[in-house]
Amino acid sequence: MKFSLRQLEAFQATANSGSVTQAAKRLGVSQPAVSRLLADFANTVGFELFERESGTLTPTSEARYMLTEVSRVFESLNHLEDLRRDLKERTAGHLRIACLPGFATSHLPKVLTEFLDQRPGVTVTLEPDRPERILEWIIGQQYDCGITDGFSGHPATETIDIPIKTACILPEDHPLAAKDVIAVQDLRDEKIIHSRRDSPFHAALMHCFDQKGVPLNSWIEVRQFTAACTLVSQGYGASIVSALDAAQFEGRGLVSRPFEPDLSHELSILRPITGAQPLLVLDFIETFVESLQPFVHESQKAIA
Amino acid sequence: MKFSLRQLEAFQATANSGSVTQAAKRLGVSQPAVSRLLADFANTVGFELFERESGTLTPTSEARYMLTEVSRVFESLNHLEDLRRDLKERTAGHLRIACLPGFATSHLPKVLTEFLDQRPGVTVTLEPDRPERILEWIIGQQYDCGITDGFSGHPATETIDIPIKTACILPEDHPLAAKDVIAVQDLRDEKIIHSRRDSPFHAALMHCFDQKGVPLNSWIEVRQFTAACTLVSQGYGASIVSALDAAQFEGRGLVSRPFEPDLSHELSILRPITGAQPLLVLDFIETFVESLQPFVHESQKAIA
DNA sequence: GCTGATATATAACATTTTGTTATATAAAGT
DNA sequence: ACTTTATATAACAAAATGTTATATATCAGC
Repeated sequence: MKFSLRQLEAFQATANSGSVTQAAKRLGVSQPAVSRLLADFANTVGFELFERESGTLTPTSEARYMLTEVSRVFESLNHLEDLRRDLKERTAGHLRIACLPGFATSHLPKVLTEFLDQRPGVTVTLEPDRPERILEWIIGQQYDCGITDGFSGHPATETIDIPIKTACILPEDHPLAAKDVIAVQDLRDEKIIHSRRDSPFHAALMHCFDQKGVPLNSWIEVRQFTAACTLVSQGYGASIVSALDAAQFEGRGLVSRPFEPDLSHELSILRPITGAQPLLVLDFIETFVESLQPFVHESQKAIA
Repeated sequence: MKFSLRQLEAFQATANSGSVTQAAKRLGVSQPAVSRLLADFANTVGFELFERESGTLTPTSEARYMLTEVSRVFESLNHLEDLRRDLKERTAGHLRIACLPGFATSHLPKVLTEFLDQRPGVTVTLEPDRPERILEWIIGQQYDCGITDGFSGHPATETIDIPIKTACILPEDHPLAAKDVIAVQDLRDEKIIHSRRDSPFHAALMHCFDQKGVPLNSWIEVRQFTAACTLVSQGYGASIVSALDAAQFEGRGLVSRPFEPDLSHELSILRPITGAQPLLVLDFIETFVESLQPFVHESQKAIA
């Protein structure tokens, strides 16, 4: 026959208080209840637990040995309960995030530090890489959450698309910096730094220029908006980039102005489709989306 | 609401086997029993524990965290059970023995090593000292068991008296060594090494000599039989000592012969009077008494 | 899509554990 | 001796845990 937790509780409480009656009070039950738990426990362990000594109950030497081990049991149970609470409150766990390199260095760290500040038990793996790899990792469930762009959907992923405002960035000392809004026509004679020709965003940009009959004076093709920002901040050319990236470089050698027409850049947050989502991941995504609010293209907001 | 051990068992078994049905088999109960335990557990912890994934049940990331802690709980329970068994089988615990110096060096170590060999978890404190101190320590319950002699009883101690045979010891090359039995008369011209004049044993010895009208040729008074043995083994005098001590020195420069009349020396095993005796102590005393059998004065054996 | 096999959940009820109150017993203080 | 206090026991109520029977969902193969 195996002993029960309740018996251990009664045993410990009685040993610590030196009396069955006190133990009953401490456990919030009646005295006979404890009395019987102790009797049952003594039966299952096979030797006497207490000796009566002028009023007080003293544990036998055997019982004293058991007591230290019993408290170890309760300690581990308390640890388990603490962990359960932390997991429920989402203050414990591990988060694996894959993202575009641009995010890993600028916006994401800010969001993460605040997120982790409130979750002392949470740890994070942050892996910056190319969009194709990010998708692979999400599908393979190596990561809980992916942040990418120009993403067209995949059946094994749950996606949230967020249209981010775009901005025209110019070197600080550029004459156009005087204008409040930069239109396509303003850029007729500028050398343009732009993203890859096969990217959806570049296609949209081309379309704008075409519509106004303005030739796009292509100068440098970059893979990432951050690269464009760096180039412009060095004083070379102009570019139309995500407002998110532009904000990171504001005041570091470039100025950012609204772009006309009101283009948007699709940011995608991916997660693997699995039955039960780690609650922590949903929590993080919520926080992250929240952090993007200042940059969201309001008129195109399509997602709840 | 608190979770129960049973719920933890069901949780662990299900996670490890990947199926409720398997878990039920492992726990030796019906499948619906496990089903409900899991449901209850999920309710109390407050989040999902498993996700169904093409046939097999996989623990959620939260559940995976809990699992390591859960096994820690069961580990501590197993430790407790092991300890309980060891205590019950008397293979764990601590034994505090106070004894006369003579025992600490000769007979007792032999008994103890055998005793401890069979009890891997048992540790011993062995403290040799004077009889008065031994009694104090037993009364004060600093020690579980005392081995002394010339003891006349004390209300706070439980005592076992054992009459030990005595022997006459002589230097190896002594003429009397030729005899099989040494009688009082044989010692008329010998220099006698004997115990303290105020000891009960010395009184008994004097009585023997008086009865036969033989003068006791007192030469050296020693506190302990072992001291007498050492002196005799160096070739000086003769002595009547406990057969126990004589046996330790046999073949080390002295010979031991039965003494006539058939004197006995009272050995006492003391333990504090407390409600419940550590079972290990009773065990040890039994072993110790057993080890004394070859030296017990049969005709005076009074104790069960 | 249908069908049988398999796994899990639910319902209804039996058993065991744990609680209760009432009361007997034993020890301690006056 | 008498009261107080602590503990044990008995009889029974509530809760936890088990059972069997059965409904429901999922998957493999047709």
